[in-house]
Amino acid sequence: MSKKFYITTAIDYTNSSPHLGHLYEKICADCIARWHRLLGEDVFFLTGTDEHGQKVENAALKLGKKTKQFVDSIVEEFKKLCKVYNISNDYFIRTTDPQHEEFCKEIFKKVYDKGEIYKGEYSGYYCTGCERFYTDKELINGECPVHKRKVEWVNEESYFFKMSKYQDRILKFLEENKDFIIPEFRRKEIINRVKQGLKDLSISRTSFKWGIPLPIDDKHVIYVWFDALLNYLSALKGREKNWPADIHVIGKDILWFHAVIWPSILMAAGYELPKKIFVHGFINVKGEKLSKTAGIIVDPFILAEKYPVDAIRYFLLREIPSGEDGNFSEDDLKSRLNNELANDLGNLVRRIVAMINKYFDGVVEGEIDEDLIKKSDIFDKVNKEMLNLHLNKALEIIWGFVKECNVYINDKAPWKIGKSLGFSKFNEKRSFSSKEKDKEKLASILVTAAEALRRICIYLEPFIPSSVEKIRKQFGFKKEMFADLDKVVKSVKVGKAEILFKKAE
RNA sequence: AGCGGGGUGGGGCAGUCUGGAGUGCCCGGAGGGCCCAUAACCCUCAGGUCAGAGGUUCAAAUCCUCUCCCCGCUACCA
Repeated sequence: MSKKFYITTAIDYTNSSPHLGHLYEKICADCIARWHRLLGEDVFFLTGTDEHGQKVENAALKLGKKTKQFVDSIVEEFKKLCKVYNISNDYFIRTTDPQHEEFCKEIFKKVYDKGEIYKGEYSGYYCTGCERFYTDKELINGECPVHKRKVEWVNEESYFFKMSKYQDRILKFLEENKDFIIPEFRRKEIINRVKQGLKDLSISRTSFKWGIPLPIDDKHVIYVWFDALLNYLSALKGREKNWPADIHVIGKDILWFHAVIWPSILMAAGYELPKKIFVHGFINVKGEKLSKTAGIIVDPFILAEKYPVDAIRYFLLREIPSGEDGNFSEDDLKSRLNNELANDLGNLVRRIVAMINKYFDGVVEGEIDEDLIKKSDIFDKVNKEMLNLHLNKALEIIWGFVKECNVYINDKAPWKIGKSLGFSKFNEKRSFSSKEKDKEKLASILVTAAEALRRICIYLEPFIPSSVEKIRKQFGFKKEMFADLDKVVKSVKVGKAEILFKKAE
């Protein structure tokens, strides 16, 4: 039985439509998931939506919609996002699924029965404009920093989770598991913060209704994060063997919840902890943070109409250093599309297909030239980068081989041999035997190039799946896995040469 | 303020943990080659006191100290 691999993205909050950041996270997770499938692992890839909480209720209210109706429409957008961008998630969880709600109640009850939850009072400075609490440190002259008005001291009945109790265990876990959080510097940040002490966590709300009622007190709903984090478990109904998660892919803004709160809950509920948290950065546009108020938005759906989906996937995976913030601009996207996808890869495919058609009527058989093929032996290097979640580096190594293929063709200059075989007016007087020899040589070059491409397809599938599909179609290659890398295909039949990537203007 | 990240040829980034010739990637500039191919492909060259200062060392972009400049985060809204 093959090794299981459970990967999740964060579930998206349904108070507004998907943006580039949501997309980036899904593409990263998808690429990793696909890579592990090619390794032959039994992958379960989860994504979904986080639908409760006051913000959602408010967003719906603003549009005059019923909350459920509102989230349903947003959820459709997130599902569409996955579809449009070829995200290979195996399941899509919604926190409004009855199954999830039941599970949350169960866990809440379980933790409550263990004595890890108590009723108390949450008090703090509340700004009615922001509808949130502030700590006294955040206040400026006792006023809300956003609305510049007086805040109220409010007491609210609330249930608390004894998170402070887990401080030492969390700290120990973080210190012992050096690769629990990738990149490493994020782990240090969290450790520093945990050392400053954990407070108990308020995990219920009474000020609004849009949430899961507490199983022990229906005046309260469960705090959204307690609810949301449990999706990673509730989604495994009927396939519990997948736990623990191998990787949670999240953004840097919600690391605290995943690295501290989530493990505490799991400890309290008696579950194993996830193995790894992969924290990606944010995408900036012209150095500015994506922001609706500042009008800096990139709509993934509009983007997908303007550029090939694979170009966008490729760009994000290649351009943005894994784990760090990155920049997005259409100019850079075009540049990668035109230079790397169209010129390096697309043109490589096309020149090979065109020559096989021209010189061999589309069907060629020959000996493999080790000069090139031994350079395709990059699996260990690339796999290491992938397992360390350096997706951009993995892609860079693969691209190095793509370029080697172009160099190979240039060096071998098959067209020169082609001419000697009667594809031009020159060299007509060559003998039959030397012609045969040339033909073998030409065949060998082209078969070798095709074989190299077959391997490139395997490597690139997690990054640009539908383009790989197109290449395979032209060469008649089947879908393959890493185990197929080393087999040697000495004959190939190609179809018509087609443009793989059209350039963008 | 505390914590963290960053300052590397014209632009964008790796490289720094585990010192070893300024090495690498993408774009841009100059020149050449090729003509199979999406005016694509290949080769060569120009260009950097690796933010600044001091220190450790046979040797520092890399380790240590200080300074300057950018940018994040500081938890119960998600």
